[in-house]
Amino acid sequence: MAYTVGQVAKVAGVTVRTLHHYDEIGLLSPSGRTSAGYRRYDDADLQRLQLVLYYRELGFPLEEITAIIDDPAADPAAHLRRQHELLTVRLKRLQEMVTAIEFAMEASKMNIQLTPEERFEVFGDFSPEEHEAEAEQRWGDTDAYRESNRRASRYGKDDWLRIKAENEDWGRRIVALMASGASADSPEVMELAEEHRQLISRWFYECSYEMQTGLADMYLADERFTAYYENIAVGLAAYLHEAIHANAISRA
Amino acid sequence: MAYTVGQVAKVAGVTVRTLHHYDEIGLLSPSGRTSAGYRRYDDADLQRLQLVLYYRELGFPLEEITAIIDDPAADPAAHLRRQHELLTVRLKRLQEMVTAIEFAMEASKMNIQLTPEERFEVFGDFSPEEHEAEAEQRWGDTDAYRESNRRASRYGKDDWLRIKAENEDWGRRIVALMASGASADSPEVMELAEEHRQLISRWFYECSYEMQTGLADMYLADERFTAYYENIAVGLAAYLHEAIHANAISRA
DNA sequence: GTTGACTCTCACGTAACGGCAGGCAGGAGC
DNA sequence: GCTCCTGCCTGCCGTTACGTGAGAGTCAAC
Repeated sequence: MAYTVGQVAKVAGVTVRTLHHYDEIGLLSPSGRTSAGYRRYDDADLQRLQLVLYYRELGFPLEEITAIIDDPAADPAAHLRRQHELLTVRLKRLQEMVTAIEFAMEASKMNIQLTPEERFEVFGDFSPEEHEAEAEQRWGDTDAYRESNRRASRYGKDDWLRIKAENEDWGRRIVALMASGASADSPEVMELAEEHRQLISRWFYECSYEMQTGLADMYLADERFTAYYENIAVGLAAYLHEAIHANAISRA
Repeated sequence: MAYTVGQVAKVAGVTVRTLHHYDEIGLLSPSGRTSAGYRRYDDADLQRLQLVLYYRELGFPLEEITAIIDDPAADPAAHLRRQHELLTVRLKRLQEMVTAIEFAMEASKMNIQLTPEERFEVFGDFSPEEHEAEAEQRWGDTDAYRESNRRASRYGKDDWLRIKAENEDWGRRIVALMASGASADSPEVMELAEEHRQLISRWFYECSYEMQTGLADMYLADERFTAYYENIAVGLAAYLHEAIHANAISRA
């Protein structure tokens, strides 16, 4: 029924130092001490620790946790609501960043130059109406910028060569199929859509069907990506778009 | 073409102190100084800052950012890949936490007691196989635990009364409809499903159709929630489940 | 020539601990 | 009774990425 710091630390998955800290700041003081000064935690202390860890995990600062737990009049539902909002915002932010990274990786793969606005847009710290015009000049198409961008989109030499080879091989095959008149939802073409996905997964990131269809949409929506594929063969962007969607549906 | 700290701070959305700090640690030193010692940033500095902020936003520590930016041999694609993985993990974690909070809020709304395992399961710091048996005892159904839980699920008095009233009113109406033999996908019943969603949105959190169908599934999957509705009227849990799904589909 | 806004360099403060040092405490084995 | 080992104690400094002044110099305007 009574536990030492070490025991508590072990079962709660925290360090002894953390418990010392919580004692120091008065967040969780053990209910007693031995004659030698050893901290003694009882069940009630453990329950309080449970609460503390719960709120901590939810992102509350320790001081606020103290207030929440010690104030019997506080409304826990309000805290949950607030925390739910915070989490939702953070979640949305993260999702945007994941999308932005996927976008950047695709662009990097195809050697497409991102505009500075695109690089910045993921963290919307800017007030566009105030700086838009200036920004154009400031971040504009200087040679230095282009050079830095070129360097930034450079791959490890060996990997790059292999990626390029695989990609071109894949490109030749899908162009051939398109030229042969195979419909975009035919098994052979869908198989190449699947290969496209696996190519991304192998070299860049785990690409789900959902993510791949997102990319396919982007290939049509963003003219630079469209141009990349149209440059390989006229109509390829739309063809690939359809094939990816067909493949995703058939695998679902 | 040359900017002072204040100007850079303003356009980049950071504080002057931050720029000072970046100068101190050598992450971003302005290309020049005026005779009076004022920092002078040029376009190249701004571009470097842009990169810094980009990586910072992606969660890299400043020291690592220095290494990334200063090492021309580094593979930026590898960093992007790594960061994509990190973000994906964080995203998943956040999603779990949001789900856990929604679960907790629903439970709190219905005065359902969460088991300690459920409270803890969102942060999996425990090795269950080692402590499961002990945990049972330690966190078990003591009166103190129940009492603390009761207090933790208490609402602000006025709000609580209104929520309860609205909820019971809604309950009476759906029970009446079910008793009248109205099918779960009839317009009237779906309207009540819609009201259920709005009730949650108004008092707890913005509840999308997707989230509501998730709740509906839980009402059937978790016997404590099932019991809550079956206690109001036999068959209500399944009836509401069907109505919510029907409503969600029709609104999509 | 003076005001007010801006800048400079120390330099300490913050959150939530990590990680030492130096020194007791307590049980096991001899 | 002595030693050994492990665990516990209290300081106290270190960390990250800055915040927040203090005190002093600088710049452009009125």
